Amino acid sequence: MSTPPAAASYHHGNLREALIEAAIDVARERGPDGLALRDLARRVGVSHNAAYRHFADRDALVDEVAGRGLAALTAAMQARLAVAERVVDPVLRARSRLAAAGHGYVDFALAEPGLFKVLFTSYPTPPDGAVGADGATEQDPFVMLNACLDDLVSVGFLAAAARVHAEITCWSTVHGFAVLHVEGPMRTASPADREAALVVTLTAIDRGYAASTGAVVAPGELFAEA
Amino acid sequence: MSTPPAAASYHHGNLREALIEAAIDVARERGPDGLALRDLARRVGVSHNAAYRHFADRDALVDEVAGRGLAALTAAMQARLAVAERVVDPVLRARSRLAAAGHGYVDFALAEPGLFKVLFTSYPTPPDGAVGADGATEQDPFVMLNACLDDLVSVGFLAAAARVHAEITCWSTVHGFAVLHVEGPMRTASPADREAALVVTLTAIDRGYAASTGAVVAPGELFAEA
DNA sequence: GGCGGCATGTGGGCGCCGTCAACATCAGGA
DNA sequence: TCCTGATGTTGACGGCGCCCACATGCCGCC
Repeated sequence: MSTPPAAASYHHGNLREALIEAAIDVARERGPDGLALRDLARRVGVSHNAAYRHFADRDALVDEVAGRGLAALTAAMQARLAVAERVVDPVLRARSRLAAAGHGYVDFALAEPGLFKVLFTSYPTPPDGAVGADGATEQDPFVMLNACLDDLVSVGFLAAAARVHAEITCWSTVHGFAVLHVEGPMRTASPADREAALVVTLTAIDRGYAASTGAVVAPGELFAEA
Repeated sequence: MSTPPAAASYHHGNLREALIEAAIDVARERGPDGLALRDLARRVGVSHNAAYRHFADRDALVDEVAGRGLAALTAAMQARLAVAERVVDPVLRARSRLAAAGHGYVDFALAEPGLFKVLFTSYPTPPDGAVGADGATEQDPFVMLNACLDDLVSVGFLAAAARVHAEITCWSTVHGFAVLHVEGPMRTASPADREAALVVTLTAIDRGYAASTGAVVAPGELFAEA
């Protein structure tokens, strides 16, 4: 649909991209288990095995979809972060950014459960992947989270001692929330309950970190401008 | 191996249980995707399709394995809880019990990654499942968690207002930690880092809840007798 | 004691799947 | 111009879940 200028017969012209796009469609509505090379080939109007000219095996295609999913997740987080950026008070802004990052993460998982599941069938190990080929720092959920936490230390809200392994704690909480609600036991919860529980959870993280420096937090201020 | 007194030929005699045991073995070493009815039938020495006399379809078998896995998870949590029970001070005991429950949860996930994954392909929705057929309260990770949290309120460590949705927060954190380390991006972390991060994470939850009542916590006391 | 019914196990088949091997088609450079 | 490499096709193999018809043997009932 996008740009098929070349193809008419034998050689498709843009098969690789066409397969990826079809795969994304399928992944969105059926998740990772619904991805089948033969099915995708059929959808694109090409014979089975054609895909093997562009992907070593099924996993390679799934990895590609996961990559696109990661970009979408990053975008969702950045959208929420942009809003939090407008808070004027530096401390409240830093706190809001952490909450926003988590909120965006869960938003994406609930809005795109299929892609979210695919994403975590082949997620890059975090210590790498944070730096692009040219050495520039890429935007990636893990580096965004770390930036938020470093910020919280800078503004004096999070004690340096409590910074250790805080990425793991935050990521665990938010990821667990997403998994439990997307494919886990909480998948039947109502959207209202879900949102309320998420606010409670993000607030709990905030309050816990406030305690690390004895910072005073007012109830409700974190989600005042949600 | 266990009790095959009957069988020699045509009728196996104990096929259902044999299939489940074989399925558990496979699940432990290959996870849910490694479970195939035909393969299991082959292992048990019976023809394909025989399994259909005991299970409606593949999912039914997986559900059965998930049930056994849930029992094992519950046992792992109870083992840790029993240790925490020995703490004399009531407040510290209640806090230790919550941490122990989480610790047991993660222990199980890391010790039995295959079963853990199977478990969450068909986990019962929590509001149900907490009460057995005879009306007695069953032991179940979710009810254990709720009991721990109620305890924390009783001893005055957790504010009643902060009790709302606290199950979700705690479960999310611990489940996310487990998932990230079992099959997620943190799967390559060293056992030492893992354990250190887990202690930090469980401590963070404790400190956050202490803040809800202004309770004073001493560093290190939670994991003194781990 | 014989017999019939029902639970249990067998064998074959269908349409999926991923993957390998051999062959067909086409575009672009020597 | 032709040939070479990239790309797409056809065919096959084994494995899967599941449906069918058929075989076997245990049980209770007359």
